[in-house]
Amino acid sequence: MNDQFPPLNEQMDLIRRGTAEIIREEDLARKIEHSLKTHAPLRVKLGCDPSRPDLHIGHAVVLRKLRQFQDLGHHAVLIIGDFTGMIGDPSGRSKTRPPLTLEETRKNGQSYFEQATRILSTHKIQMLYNSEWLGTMSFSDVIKLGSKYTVARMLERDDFEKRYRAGEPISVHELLYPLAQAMDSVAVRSDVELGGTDQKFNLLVGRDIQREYGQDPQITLTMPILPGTDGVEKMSKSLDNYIGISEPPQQIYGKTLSIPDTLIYDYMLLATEIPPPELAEVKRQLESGSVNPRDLKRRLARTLVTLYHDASAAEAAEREFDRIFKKKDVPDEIPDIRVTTDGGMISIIRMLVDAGMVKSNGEARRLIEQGGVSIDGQRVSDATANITLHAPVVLKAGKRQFARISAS
RNA sequence: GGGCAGGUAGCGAAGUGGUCAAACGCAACAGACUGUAAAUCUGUCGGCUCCGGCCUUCGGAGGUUCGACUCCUCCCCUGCCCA
Repeated sequence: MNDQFPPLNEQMDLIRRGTAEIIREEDLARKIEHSLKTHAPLRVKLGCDPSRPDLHIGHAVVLRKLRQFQDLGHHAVLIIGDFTGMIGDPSGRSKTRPPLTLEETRKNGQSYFEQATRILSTHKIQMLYNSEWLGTMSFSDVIKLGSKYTVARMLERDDFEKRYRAGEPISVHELLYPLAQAMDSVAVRSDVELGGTDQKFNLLVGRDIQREYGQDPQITLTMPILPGTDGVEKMSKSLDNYIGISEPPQQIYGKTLSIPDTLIYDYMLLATEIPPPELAEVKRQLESGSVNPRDLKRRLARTLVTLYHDASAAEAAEREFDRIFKKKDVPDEIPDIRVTTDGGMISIIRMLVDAGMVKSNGEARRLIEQGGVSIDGQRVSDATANITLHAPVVLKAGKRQFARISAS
């Protein structure tokens, strides 16, 4: 990369691709023009939550956008929210998040950075911890900051408003979070802040607070939220509807094929780099029904594996997938688990429990009675069965749990 | 500080002295059908079980009772209204 920036229109086109909203486009154009004139890159900020260090392709939507800014010659500023992480984000109060120690947030931050740079360029990037400036604010600094915003405006935020109306608790410090995030923008003098559409409010507060501190307000650029593989909730690890960017090819491929058809286009648009003309073609195919959606989904799955691994891994994943699910074969690599037997014999229930495939005897019994368990391809329907373990056997529980079991 | 309403399984929500491991809905899981899609149908969905039952649960701790999720006392938590 050099400091040759592409012309304005070219930049705007790329930036606009897949975005939900840019506030405001004219200002962005102005900032880019200024950057062209002064040969100074824009500072593009992205806040990261270090409490969940495993990135999935939902996070990647925004990271990918940030990468595009880098490709255009701009400067990425990653902010690890270690300060907020130490306090513990209260959203979803029932499951009090255990506050992280400084050490943990640093470790997670490092891990975040490593994963993020699978997408981001390691040039033109800067990583900062927000404890650096938030941690040194005094109480009077905080009060001063608080005086710059009103409760009514804070309660405009969608989720606050809903919770307030529903009679659910909102702690005072939660109201401070948007301000803390806004201070990040002030601290790094961001020109643009990226985030999901759910971050819109916070990003906008950043504009207001920057203005209060005499800065040119940042552009806020929001990206659509990628739905999870269930097609209902947003992608998240805790809902287990995610595709992790560090997952093995098999996992990425398989999980992709399990998404509902209605998500194919969104995933292609937001999670891949399939060029716009091809996207349009896919959209047409989906709408007209001229192509079996399954084939488009397979293509999507290959594309995703290629993105995070490579083309040959994608091919291998597809072959393996077909082998397992079309021919109902056993995967290549399955965990080897040793269980203790009683003279070479073990009850099927204990085998399932000991192998960690079910949580309790009752669950094992249920699974067996419902026909979800097989050994070496033979369904086991008798929950009282005893298995002789002379040689290793392949145990299958439910749709996709496999293990090779042998006596220890 | 006062008044009122609440806290039930992952979530939502019934139950108001025994027939309650707790209706119902959602989510989840398994099976059938498929394309590891959707929809649909069937079943399961606290733990243990010699399948007859046994054990641990309804914010927490005590108490009344033959018997409590249901009644009483204290405590904790949440919301609303008043101050």
